[in-house]
This record gives sequence, structure tokens and C-alpha cells, in this order.
Amino acid sequence: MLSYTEENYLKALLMLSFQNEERPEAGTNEMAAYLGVKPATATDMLKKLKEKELVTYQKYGKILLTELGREKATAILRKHRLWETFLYEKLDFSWDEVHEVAEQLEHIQSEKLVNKLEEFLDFPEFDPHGDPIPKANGDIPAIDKVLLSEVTAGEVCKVVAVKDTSAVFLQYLEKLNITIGTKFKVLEVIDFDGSLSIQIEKEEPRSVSMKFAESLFVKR
Amino acid sequence: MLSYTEENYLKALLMLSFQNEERPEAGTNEMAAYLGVKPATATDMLKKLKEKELVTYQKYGKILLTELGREKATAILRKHRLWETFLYEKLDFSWDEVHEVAEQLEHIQSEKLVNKLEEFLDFPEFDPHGDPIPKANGDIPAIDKVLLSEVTAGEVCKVVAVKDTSAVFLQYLEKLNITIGTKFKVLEVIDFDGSLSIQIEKEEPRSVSMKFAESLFVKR
DNA sequence: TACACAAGTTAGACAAGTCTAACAAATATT
DNA sequence: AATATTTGTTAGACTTGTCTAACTTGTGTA
Repeated sequence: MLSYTEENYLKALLMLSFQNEERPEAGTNEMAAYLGVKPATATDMLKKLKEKELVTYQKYGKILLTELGREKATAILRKHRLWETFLYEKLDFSWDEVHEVAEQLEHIQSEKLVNKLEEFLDFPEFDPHGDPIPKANGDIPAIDKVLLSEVTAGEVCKVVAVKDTSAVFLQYLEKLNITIGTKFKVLEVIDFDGSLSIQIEKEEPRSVSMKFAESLFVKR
Repeated sequence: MLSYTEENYLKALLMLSFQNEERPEAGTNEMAAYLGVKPATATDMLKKLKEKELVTYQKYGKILLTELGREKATAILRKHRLWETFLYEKLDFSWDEVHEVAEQLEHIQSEKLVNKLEEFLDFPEFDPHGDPIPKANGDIPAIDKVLLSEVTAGEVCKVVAVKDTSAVFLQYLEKLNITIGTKFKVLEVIDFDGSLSIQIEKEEPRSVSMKFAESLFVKR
């Protein structure tokens, strides 16, 4: 049985491993920063996780989830995303409100609850932010996506996920009438600052920043 | 902000106060037993709760929730019973499975979540065990109920709640085809051992023990 | 290659919640 | 009323997760 805190460390490591699929190892400071604790605290916890064979690492080395650790972490992520979907779909929470509550709900221990919840939601594949929801067996649905910043002028694409899930960004998207599924055409890419001009069907063209384009995943 | 543990102590005190409405004070040992901790542990926590003005008590005296403590405890009970209802109604959990998971869910912190959940469930007044669900303002719906053991021969009554919520009892009820709303007639009360003979509409008469009769609430 | 800085660890402390063992107060019994 | 029993408290210890401050290791650059 894992403690609430141990679960958070595992999930953090899994999330960090997604940030750079080719280099899935994390550093102590990186992990501490992600969780909002001091590096010393992270080191202590690392020893414990290593003891339980949930991570592999040696002093001053990189941290990697073991197969077991990855399984546990994936199960937590599954719960997190299912709860987010529940809050969004059934309880009318908005895009930017679901995360905080799901952070708590993800720690509820009940196999049955998760699976019943998934069934109740009709086996969703993606959460409200477009992120894939791991299946009960640990499989993670694949999705064909690229950052908007990689799209070239003239292409038409559809929003499939957000990279940045901060409230400010999500609220900005809402204001722009952009949500998962929105289609638009990239009219122009400005080399100078990386900004681009996009046109949502039947709307006026609109200019968005490079930062914006690096926060949104689309399907070409 | 209350810790998970503090919340449990408050809820325990509220539950104990219900056990004997005229004498709502609790003792240290009683409280410790309810929570499954040692009396020494309960004493320590009591000091903390007193410090926070959630209970009134003095050394070697009885424990009583303050107005504030009662409010907090009621809010937790509200969450507990709403979650139980959710699990039972929406996720097909059985009568005897809901409690354990609700014990965890009741600690989730989100005003919005509770209220949205209540709305989603269509403002239920009673949980799957027939217990009243406190309203957002703290009001607790009243219910007209007596223990089955107080009913005399010849009376017809309807099951409105269970006093004992243990899995064994609930499963036994299920086997007997008795649930909230079931109507039956009390045919005979045996003075010798307090057992009684009941007849559910269109079923054969059946004998139940005194213990059984003291575990079920009915409306005459 | 040597040094400086970044990254990571250790030691010692603290708060929360728990325990056991010993003690004190209150209540019940004869 | 004296004593026995129950009830409750205190003291001291342990665990978990956190911190700060000081130290060690690794690495990039001049």
C-alpha cells in the first residue's frame, strides 16, 4: 500500500518521463521542483521508493521508474484523468477547474470505483484536456498530434489537446472560442517572432503568439 | 483548514451524539473506540480540537462539539452520504460496499464538488441506508421512524432505514429481499426471546431475531 | 586540467499522529 | 467511607514527511 505522498512522487516521475520520451530519467531537483518540495526531501523519498523497488537510481545518478513503479504511476494517472472527465462531463466543471479536485480524487483507493467510473463515463479515451486516459491494463491510447508551432502556413488542423493546462491559458482558449475539436486554418507564420495568423471557420483571422502555438496540440 | 484526521474525530463525535440525542456528550474512551485508536491518542487530539474551538471539554470531563465543530462535522457527514448515494445510484455499488469508499471521498475538499454532486443526484434527502443527508445550510431532513423492536403484533410498517450498517447485516437483508421501502406486517412478537414473526406482502411468514428487530428502522 | 557552479546528499530538527506504560481522577461497590 | 474498578491523562518514544544548513559529487568552461 502506497501513501498519498508516495503516489504523488510516482506520478510526478511519470509526468516528467512524458516531457521527454527519449530521455525518461529525471533528476532530484527536477522532481522536487515539480512537486514543490525541497531537493533534500526528494532525496529522502527516493531512498524509500528505491527500497520498495519502485524506482532505480544510485546516488548522484538519474531516477527511473521500474516496471512496477510505472504501473502504479499509470494507475494513478488513469484515476486522475477519469475523475477530470467526470467533473467536466457530469458535474459541469470548467476546463480549468477540474485539475485541482482531481489531484485529490486520484488518491481514492478502490479498484471497483475506478472501473465503474470508467464504465459510467462510457470508456472515454481522452480527458477534457485531450490527454489520453490509461486503460485498466495500463495501455495508453495513442494520439496523432503535433504542436501548433510545427504547422506551416496553408495547413488546416484540428485542436486535439492542450500542452499547457494552466488556468490562464485555458481561460484564454475559452475566450477565443477554442476547445478540443475546433478546426482552423493557419494563414501565415511570422518568422520574426514565431507568431501565426489563424482562421477558425467562419470567423475573422486572428493572430496568436509563438508561446500560444507551443501550448496547443493539433492534428493536421 | 482541518486535517483528514481532525475531520474524522469531528465526524465521530457527531455520530456519537446521534446515538443518544438527549445525552450528546461523549467520553474519551468511547471516542477512541469508535475511531479505533487508543484513549491516549484521543486525549491528545482533544486538546488540539479544543484549541481550535471545535469542542468544549475539560480534563476528565465529557466532550461536546461546539457550534463550529458541529457545522464542520455536519459538512463531512453531508459529503459522506452524498457520495454513498452516488456510488449506489450511479455506479451500481451494493448497499454494503458504499461506506468504505465514502469514508475516503468525504475528505475531498471542494465546496463546488459537493454542491454539484448534490444537484447531479437530484437533491436526495436520504442515503442508501435511509439516513438523512444534511443540506448545504446544515439542516438535516427529519424522518418519522421507530425501531422494529418497538412495533407490536398486528401492525403494518415500512422499512425506512437501517441502524446497523455492517456488511453482514446488509447482506442478510438482501437475502431476505428486504430493502428501504419494503412493507411487511408484524404477525407476532415472542416475549421469551424478543424475536418476531413478520410477513412481507405475498411472501411466507418469517421469523427474525430480537437483534434483527433492533437493527432496523421502520415507519408505522 | 583546474576551478567554479550546479546538482545532489547528509545530518539534525520539527510537526502530526500514533503507541505503551505509568499515573491520576472519578465512579461504583460493599 | 474505604476500596476497587473504570475512565482519562501524562510522559516518552516512534514514524512519516517536511525543512535548513552544511557538505559532497559531477560537469562545463576557460
